[in-house]
Amino acid sequence: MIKAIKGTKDLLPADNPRWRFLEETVRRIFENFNYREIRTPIFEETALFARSIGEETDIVSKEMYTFTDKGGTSITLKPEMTAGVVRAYVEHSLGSQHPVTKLYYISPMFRQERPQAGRFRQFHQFGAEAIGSSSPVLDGEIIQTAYDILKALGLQDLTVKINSLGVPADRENYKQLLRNYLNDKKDKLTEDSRKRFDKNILRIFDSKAESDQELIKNAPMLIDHINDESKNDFEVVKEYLSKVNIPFEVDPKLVRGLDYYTKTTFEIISGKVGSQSALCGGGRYDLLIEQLGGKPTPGVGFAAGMERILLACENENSFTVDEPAIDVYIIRIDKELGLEVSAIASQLRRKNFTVDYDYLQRSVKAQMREANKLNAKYTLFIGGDEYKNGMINLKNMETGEQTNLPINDLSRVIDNLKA
RNA sequence: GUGGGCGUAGCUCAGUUGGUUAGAGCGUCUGGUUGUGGCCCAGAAGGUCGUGGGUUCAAUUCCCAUCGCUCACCCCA
Repeated sequence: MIKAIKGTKDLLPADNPRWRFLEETVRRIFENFNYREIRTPIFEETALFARSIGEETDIVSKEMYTFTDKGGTSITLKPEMTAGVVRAYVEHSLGSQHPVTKLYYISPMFRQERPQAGRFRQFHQFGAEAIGSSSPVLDGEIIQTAYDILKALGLQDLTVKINSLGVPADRENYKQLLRNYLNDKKDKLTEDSRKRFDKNILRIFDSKAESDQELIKNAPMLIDHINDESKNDFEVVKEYLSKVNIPFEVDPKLVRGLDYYTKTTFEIISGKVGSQSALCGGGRYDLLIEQLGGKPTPGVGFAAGMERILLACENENSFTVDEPAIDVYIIRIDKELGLEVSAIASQLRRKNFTVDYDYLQRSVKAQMREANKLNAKYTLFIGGDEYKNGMINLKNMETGEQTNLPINDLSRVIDNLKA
């Protein structure tokens, strides 16, 4: 039997009401903040991701779905959205229409990793990018959209973590400080962290090993070595969050993995989703657009993992959706009625009612059981003496009340349904 | 890439110190009289016991391999 590819999932009819609720919430809140939707292709030239996310990152170096198409171009299924959005922003000169462009998206992403709780090979993110202003107010606003969406979904167990990475020069100076600090402790680090020491020393802060955490406990922190502008901006972000009643923690150890971040970074984590606890993450990327061939333009954004969010919602039982129900189930009493049932169903469907009926010539009892399973609000009995006399019978499934109505005047049936 | 756990009916799971026709609950279907649901009752369908090999008179059970799922590490949403 052929099964879905590892790390991919079918979203079955029973799953989709929850997904739709999530998507509707996302759209509503982004649009309240005047973000407009952007959809970019599912794949891009590989070079786009290599140049933006960074060659040395795990995403680019080992997690991308990359193949060569028949024209010999290296293509990659998008592992994240910022690169594609920025590419589209530059390609279509969106910045020439409004000085600040606020975009949101909902889209599948692809990364070839080992799946685990809250991690998939095809997964879905929503997110936003606000391009064209370096104002830290936008950093705050971006964090607020993410937070407000999670809150609107009913989530409680949330922690907002923020940090500032400063400008690239700050980071380079700081890395040297950290190397000096850790140099004589290097052999006490775990093997993974010794690799980080050489490759990307900041990531030692991400280590989950207690021994590593102990070693870096008293290390110098990047937040203490950023320039004045970054410091001031960070203060504004904190003020903004306080003004809009978003509780947050400054986490100097929050160093995010993608190369393009500058200044503000943030994450919102849940205590309810297992080890992969980040529901969303993002930050400012003031140099990325220039790097991708645009005019120097600052930007800030985030991405949120929808599977993780829904997992958190399930585990917190944070919202419920209505059970699916239909308006009318038509019961065929006589088997020889032919297409009469279909004709009546058709009239009601064209009046915008949700209508279904039996296709298997089953007994009235079986049809009623089906109507009940479908949560039909009404059943319509067609056949027998009534039908010969031009009448049909409408039954309210909740009250059990039944009414005879003339078949050639379906508008009366419709009036009854609307009542 | 590394490590742990688990693979028995559509789903959730029993079971076997190796021994006849492999079970339950839920779900599905049919029925409980002439044309009416939910509750209840009766019956039925549905299983290569993940796959391949080995040990044995005999394997769902023991051993090996393999595939799949899952959780964790790495990293990230």
